[in-house]
Amino acid sequence: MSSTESPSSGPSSGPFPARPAAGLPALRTHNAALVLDLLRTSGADGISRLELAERTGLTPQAVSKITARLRAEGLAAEAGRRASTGGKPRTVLRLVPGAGSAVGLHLDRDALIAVAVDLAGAPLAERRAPLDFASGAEAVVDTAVREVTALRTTLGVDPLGVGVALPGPLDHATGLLHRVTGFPEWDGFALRDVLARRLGVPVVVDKDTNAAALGLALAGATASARDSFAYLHLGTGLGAGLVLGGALHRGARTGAGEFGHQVVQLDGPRCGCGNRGCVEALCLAAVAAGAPDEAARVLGEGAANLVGLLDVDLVLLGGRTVDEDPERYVRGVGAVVRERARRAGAPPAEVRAARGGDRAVADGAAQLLLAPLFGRADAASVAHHGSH
Amino acid sequence: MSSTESPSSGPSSGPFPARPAAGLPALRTHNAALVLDLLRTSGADGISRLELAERTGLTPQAVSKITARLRAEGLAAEAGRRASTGGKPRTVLRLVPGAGSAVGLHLDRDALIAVAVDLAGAPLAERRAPLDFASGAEAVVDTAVREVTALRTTLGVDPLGVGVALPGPLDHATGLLHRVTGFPEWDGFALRDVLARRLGVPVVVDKDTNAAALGLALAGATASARDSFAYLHLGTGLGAGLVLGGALHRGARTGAGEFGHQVVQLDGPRCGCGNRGCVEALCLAAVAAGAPDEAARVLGEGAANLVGLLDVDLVLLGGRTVDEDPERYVRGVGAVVRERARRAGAPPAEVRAARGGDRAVADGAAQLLLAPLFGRADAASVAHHGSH
DNA sequence: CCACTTAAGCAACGGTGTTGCCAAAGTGCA
DNA sequence: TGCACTTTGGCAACACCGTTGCTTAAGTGG
Repeated sequence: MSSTESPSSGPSSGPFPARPAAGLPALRTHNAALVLDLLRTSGADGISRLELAERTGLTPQAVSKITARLRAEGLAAEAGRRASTGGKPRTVLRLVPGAGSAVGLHLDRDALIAVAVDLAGAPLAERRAPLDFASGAEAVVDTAVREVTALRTTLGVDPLGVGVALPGPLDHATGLLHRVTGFPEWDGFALRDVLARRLGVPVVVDKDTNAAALGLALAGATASARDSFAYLHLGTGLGAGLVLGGALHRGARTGAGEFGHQVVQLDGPRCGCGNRGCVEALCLAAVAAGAPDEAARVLGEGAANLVGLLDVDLVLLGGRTVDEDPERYVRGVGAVVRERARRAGAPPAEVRAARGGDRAVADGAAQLLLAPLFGRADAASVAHHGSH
Repeated sequence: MSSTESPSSGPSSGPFPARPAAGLPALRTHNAALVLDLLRTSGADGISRLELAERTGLTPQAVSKITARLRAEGLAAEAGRRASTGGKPRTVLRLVPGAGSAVGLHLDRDALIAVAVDLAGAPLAERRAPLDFASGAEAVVDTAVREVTALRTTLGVDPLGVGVALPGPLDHATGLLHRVTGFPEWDGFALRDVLARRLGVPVVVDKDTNAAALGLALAGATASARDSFAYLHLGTGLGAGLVLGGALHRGARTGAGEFGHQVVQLDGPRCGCGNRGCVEALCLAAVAAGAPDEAARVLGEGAANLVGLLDVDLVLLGGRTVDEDPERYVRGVGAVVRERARRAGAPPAEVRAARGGDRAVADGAAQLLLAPLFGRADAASVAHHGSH
């Protein structure tokens, strides 16, 4: 039983402004997020004030003011100095990872993974439990609440919130589930608000592929500063997460990334969805037939379609099937993508295996809460539930 | 011969900041653009200060200040009053369309269309001329300069700039052309900077499909406030323009929208590009064979792929072939899109014919200059050339 | 030891949207 | 006709943003 009364209301659901106006507070938040993001990506190495100024375009003085605020809030700290270049040496600033944490919850058809991560995205704790979507919403929510609560007690401090990632079609903005494939009784379930009420912390829900892509977008920042890429997930199904211009692209109704049922063979074999010639059907059939190279080729054609349409320059492959033989899929998909790019006269997109293993989705789910801190997403569609 | 010396330099090409920091001027511009956009979309009806405040989220007082500035600059004006609701009646504000103008230039393989439009996008003048890409860059540029200059003299006032739209692959950010299909000598031509130098006004270049999509995004605002849609252009080729989240999606290298060479039939008939089973090849073959319904079906499968991947809720069809029998294509494509959406359990995207006829691209090209005023695009990738 | 260089903070400033208050301009009822 | 009331919109003071000019801190090198 919760001590609060209002069922939960998104921050902006009324006669919404087409595009939001900005005031001084928005400006302040924006620039602080910018600085915080640079602190995050520079990791343990840290970054100096002047470097921050160069990278953001802000005045050194402005950076000083902003970092002073961040230090006062405990989000940043000084950490040594750089070698002098003939004058006063630069002071190195670092993100304080322990200043906050978030929980990521991956609800899969048969298993649950709950993780806690710090501000830097580093793992703090993890729990796993079996799950059965068919047992209904109540049972699944009970399990989720139990695992998250256990995670929170081992954690000691309250997390910023809980990010939940799961397969089916759902609406990120409202937190409602739609017809989760194969489980019609989930249709219309207000997962976000129910969890927010029972857990007493902010909750965000998103598709599993979106969460994974977001996680990769933030984790990979150190390695490749690419701001657009596609994550293709090949497991029991085939889906995609799209990061365009540094932000997750969810589409009008969080439906973006329906990659599996792209038709790549007109009048081809019937797919479970009713279409003919879906990539997913062809791909999974090839895998089942023990022809992974053919599966990779088919996936490659789908990937090349996507690359051409969106002009992303990086494709990341993941999911159980890929993880069994990453090199083969990277090679097979890469070959098709490169060949198609060559024919189009365009520079080829890079194809790589996504890292993260089976924690990738849960880690990404946690980032649903952290990303707004770093200005990587709009903070909308978070269900708050005042509890203190 | 130009009186200026520096060849032209984009405003931000150096060691660029990952994401730009914002200051007070940026804030001011942002909010002014917001207000200006609402003035534009409300057209001749006008809009009151309090309505602007509600729609933007700004305080009425802030709106008063902003509109006062806009009126001082001649961009807005008072235009009558509304009926009273028991108190002082609201004063209606209107955009002053004549306060500025822009030129749009559509360079097609065999023809040139140059248009001048006012701030509201309404046509002011138009010129047409034959063109031949094969005659080389110099000749084409000469023709373009001649027609634009003629347009400017009939116009009387200096336009804000010239937007140029043309088919081939090109880079919007640098203004360089790449290997324009069939005309290798255009590869690497700095069209934007050459035109900016010869015309003495800011110039932007973009793909024809992108320009058309941008034009539709701004023109259609009155009818449907959809902020994401895809424009599919079926003419001598097949291409797409994508508007995602209110902004044109160009991709990493302005390559986005390569829709024609999406493979929808693995190992299908060979396309001119070298792939097998491209939508474009199948579609054009069906058209040539006198089977427009089959062409519409193929196009529909491609469109449904796109809708599923990006979750846009509107598809606009245009181009010479579509314009010959719009209803047939809208019906055929719509049928496939609706059926595929039904199977996926998603609300179907709407399919409509794009308006604008053969002026659509030129009108959209002009919007490349106007859109930044209304906050609809980043003002980057404009080649200025100080001339006064 | 001192001149020089580089980093970072203090203080004043211009300019943003916001708040509190008041004038202007209508309606509606006595 | 007069007066109370409602609603609009501007004026003035304000808090707070990043910026500018200058000073102080903290090093190197001759």
